[in-house]
Amino acid sequence: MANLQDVAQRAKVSKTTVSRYLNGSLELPKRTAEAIDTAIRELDYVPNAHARRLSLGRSETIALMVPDISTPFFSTFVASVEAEADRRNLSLSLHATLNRREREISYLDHIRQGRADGLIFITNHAGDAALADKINTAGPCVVVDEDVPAARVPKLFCDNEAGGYAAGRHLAEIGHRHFLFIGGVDEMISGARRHAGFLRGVHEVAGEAARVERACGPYTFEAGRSAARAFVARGDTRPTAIFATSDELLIGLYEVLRDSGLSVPRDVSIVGFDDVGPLHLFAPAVTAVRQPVRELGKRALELLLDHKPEEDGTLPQEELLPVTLIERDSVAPPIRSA
Amino acid sequence: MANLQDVAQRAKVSKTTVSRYLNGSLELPKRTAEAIDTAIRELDYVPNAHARRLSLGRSETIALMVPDISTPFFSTFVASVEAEADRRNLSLSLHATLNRREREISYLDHIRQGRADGLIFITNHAGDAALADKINTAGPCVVVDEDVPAARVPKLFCDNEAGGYAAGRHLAEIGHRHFLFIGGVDEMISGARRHAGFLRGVHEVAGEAARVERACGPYTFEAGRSAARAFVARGDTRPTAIFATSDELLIGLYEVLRDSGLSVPRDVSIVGFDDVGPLHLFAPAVTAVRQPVRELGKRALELLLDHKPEEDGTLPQEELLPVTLIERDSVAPPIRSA
DNA sequence: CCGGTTTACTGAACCGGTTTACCGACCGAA
DNA sequence: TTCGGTCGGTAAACCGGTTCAGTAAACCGG
Repeated sequence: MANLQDVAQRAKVSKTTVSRYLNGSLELPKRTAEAIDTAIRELDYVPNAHARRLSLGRSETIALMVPDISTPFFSTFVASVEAEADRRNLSLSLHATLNRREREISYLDHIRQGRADGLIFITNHAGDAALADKINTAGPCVVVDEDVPAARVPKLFCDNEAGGYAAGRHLAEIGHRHFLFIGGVDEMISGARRHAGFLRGVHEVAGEAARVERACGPYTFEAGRSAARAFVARGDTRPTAIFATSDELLIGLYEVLRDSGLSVPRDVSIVGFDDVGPLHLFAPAVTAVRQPVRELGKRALELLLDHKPEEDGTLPQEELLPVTLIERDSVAPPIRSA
Repeated sequence: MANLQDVAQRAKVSKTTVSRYLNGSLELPKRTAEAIDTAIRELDYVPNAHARRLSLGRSETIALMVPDISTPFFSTFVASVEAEADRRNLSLSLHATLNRREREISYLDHIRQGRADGLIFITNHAGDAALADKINTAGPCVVVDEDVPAARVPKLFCDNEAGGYAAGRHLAEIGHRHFLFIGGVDEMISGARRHAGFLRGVHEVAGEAARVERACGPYTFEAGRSAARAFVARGDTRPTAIFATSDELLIGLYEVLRDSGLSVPRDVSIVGFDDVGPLHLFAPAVTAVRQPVRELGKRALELLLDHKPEEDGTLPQEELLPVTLIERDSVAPPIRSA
C-alpha cells in the first residue's frame, strides 16, 4: 500500500508538503495541489490511521461500556451514542462488562492505553472505591444511568425520583393503598431514588394509610420472575399494585403472572419503568415510566466532549433528564381491599 | 506518561529487552525480570496501543456494520459478536449504516485505513456492484444475514428457505389455504428464500388449492403497519393466515390488528420470523420461526478470523445456520372459508 | 588453552504519519 | 543596492512501540 512518502515522490514534493496540504495547514498553488491530488488518486493512497493516531496522540475513538448490549434499554442507548459519535466523526468502541468488576477495570485500562479518547461508562452494580479510583485516573469519562459515588466525573441520570413519584401518585390516585415495589438495592441510586420518589408520591396522595413493600434485586428477568412467584404465593395478603422498576423485571413479572391465572389489571395493577421494549403490545399494554434513552445517549457524548476537566476544585455537575408516565391498560382501581 | 524507554532505563536494560520480555519472545533470569517488573510498577507503565498497532500493522480491532443497532435482532447479534471478540481479546468498533449506501462505502474505507483488521458486514438492502467491489477490496470481510451477491467473501445466513418452509407447512397443515406473505423484495435473498420456502411448504401440503399473496417491503414497523392496513381494508376477501417475516413487520402488524377489532388467531392466524423480541408476551403469544442470532454472531467472527483468503480460485463458502419453528398461540384453524 | 555453544542481552532500523523550525527565491520599496 | 516580507516549500525530529541482526561474556568439552 502507498504511503505519504510515495505520494510525495510521485508529486515531486516532500512528505511535509503533502501532509500539510491534506490537513489544510498549507495553501498551495493550483499546479502543485493538482499534482498531489493526481498522485493520491493514481496510487490509491489512504492515510494510515495508526500512524496518524500515534503522531497525534489521540484515537478519534470513544469507548462505551455497558453491562449488556442486547437489552432494549442499552441497545437503544448504544444506538444513540453511535449516532452522535458518527456525527462528530468519531469511532465507537463497544464493550459489554456483564456487570463484572474485573472486566470494568480491565476495560478502563484500555483508555489509558490510548485506545479511546474518552469513555461513557454504565454499570449496574453499586460501585466500589477501587472502581471509582480507576475512573478518576483513566482520563475523560462520564458516568451514566447509575452512579459510581466516589467518581469525580460528570454524571448523567434520568430523573429517577420524579419517575418513582409519578408512578406512586398514579397508583395511589386510582385507589391503591398496598403496593409492591420491585427492584433496586439501596446502594444504587436508581433504586434508591425510584423508591424514595415512589414513597413520596404514594404518601402524598394516600397519607399514612399506604403500605409499600419492597422486593430488592437486580434488574433482571429472573429477579422479576422470582419476585412475582413470591407475590403469587401470598394469596390474599397480596398488595394490589406493583411497580416493576425495569423492563426486564416487568417481563419476568408478566411471564409468571400470565401463568398464574392472576389477571392484570383486575387482580393487580402494574406500572413499569424504562418503556423501551414494545410494552404497548403486551397483554395488557403496560403503563410505564418512560426513560428518555435516546436523549441520554446524545447528551452523554456531549458531556464527555464538552466537559473541561475541573477548572476549579468543584465537582463536575450531575445532570438529570426528565421522564414521562405513559398510561396504558395495566392499571385499574383495586377490587379486593387488601 | 512513562514509555518503554523510561522502563528500560530504570531497569537498566534496553528497550528491546523490555519489549521482548513483555511479549514473551525472550526468557530472562529472575533478577532481570524482577527489575523490569518493578520498573513497570513504579512508573505505572501502560504500553501505548497506537505505537504497538503501527508497529505491528494491525489494530486488534474488528469492525461491525449493521443497519441499525437498536432493534432486538441486531442488538442481540452485536452482543454475541462482542462476546466472541472479547474472548479473543479483540476490540469491537461499531457502526450503524442506517441502510445507506454512502455510509456503508465510507465505513468500508475505515478498514483500509487500518482502523480494523476485519469487518462483519450486514446490510438490509439489495447490494449493488460498487458496494460489492468495495467489499472485495476492503480486506478481510464476511457478509452476514443478507447477501451482497457479487461479493467474493465468506457468507453466513440463517436457513431462510427452511424457515419459510416450516411456516408454510405449519399453516397449511392446520387447514389454511389462503395466505399473505409479508416482507422482503426478491432482490434480497432473505425475502426470496423465505418466500420460496413458504411456497414449497404450503404447496407440499395443500397442493394447487393454495393461494399465496405477497406484500413486499422492507423489514420495518411501518411496512408491517401498512401491509396490515391493506389487509384489514379488504374485508371478506382476506387471506386467513399471515406470515410476517420479521419481528418489526410483526409488531407493526399486531399494532394495526389490535386496533382493527380483528382477533388473532380467530380471524387470522399469524406466524412471525426472527423471534428475538419478547414475542411470547404479546397478546396472543406469537408463533414464529426463530433465528439462531447468537450463533450467527459467534460464527460470523469465527469465519472472519479463520478464513484464509481463497487458496485456489474457488468462491468462499456460504454457510447456513438452522432455524426452529416455535409454536405459541397465534395460529388456529381458519373459520371463514376464504 | 582453544573453539564452539549458550546466555543475556542490545543498536538501530522501521512502521507512517505530524510538526517545528527554517530556507531560498523573488518582489517591491527605500 | 539592500532590506524586509511573502511565497512555496523542506529537513529532520518525534510519537512509542517491534524486530532483525548482532555482540560480549560466560561456559564447557577436549
